[in-house]
Amino acid sequence: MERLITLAKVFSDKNRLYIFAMALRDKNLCVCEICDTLQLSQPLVSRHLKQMREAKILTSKQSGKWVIYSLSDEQDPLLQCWAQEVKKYQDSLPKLISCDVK
Amino acid sequence: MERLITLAKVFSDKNRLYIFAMALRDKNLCVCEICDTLQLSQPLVSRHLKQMREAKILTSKQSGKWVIYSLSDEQDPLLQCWAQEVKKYQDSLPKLISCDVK
DNA sequence: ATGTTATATAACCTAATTGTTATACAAATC
DNA sequence: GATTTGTATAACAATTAGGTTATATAACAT
Repeated sequence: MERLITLAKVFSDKNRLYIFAMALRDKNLCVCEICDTLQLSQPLVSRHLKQMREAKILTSKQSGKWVIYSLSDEQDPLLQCWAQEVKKYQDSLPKLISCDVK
Repeated sequence: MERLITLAKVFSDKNRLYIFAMALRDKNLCVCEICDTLQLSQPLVSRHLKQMREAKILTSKQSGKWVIYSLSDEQDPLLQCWAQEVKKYQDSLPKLISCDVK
């Protein structure tokens, strides 16, 4: 049951839901894009991302000086279900503010 | 998105997940049955139940001096999905300690 | 009416969570 | 190698959440 609790905890925060929604829509995200798009401080985003990595919702890879986050390939049925639900709200997501260089 | 957050918050606690699992399995529960079965204090259970009522996961009706809790008829897709997942853990649920009188 | 049983609420304490600011680290550029 | 840029971590304050004990309420029984 731990897995269920972990997922519920991740999704019990608005900002993490937004980050999840962004990952569903925009596929590959660097941290600063998330900060800029959602207007959140970098350390806050960084901590949310850590939590989502640990829950195996996202994975990250270094790319030059950027760290790119994307959906993990985890095929958890509950995760799929959340993905479906969250997608319904993508219209209300602010459009991606991409970082120049990448 | 508020609905999603509300559901996630409810399911982010082990005891509430257990209560949900009990409601899925045992259909009609009085508060003292939940307390006895899960070995939780009555005020604690009462507060969890309140939260689950407010989230429209459970409904309650008075029946004599008991209050009977059961699943709401809410047809939320996310709720259905949680139900499916939680059912997988019903083997590990303690068996119901029913109250005598009812 | 009084007492009893089942549930709800209040007040309180502690632990966990969110957000902030300051700092560390790591890759890239000069 | 010093500086800049992107990200992570640490330390802290404020808020929220879980659990306890004590008390209130509501239905029933005597």
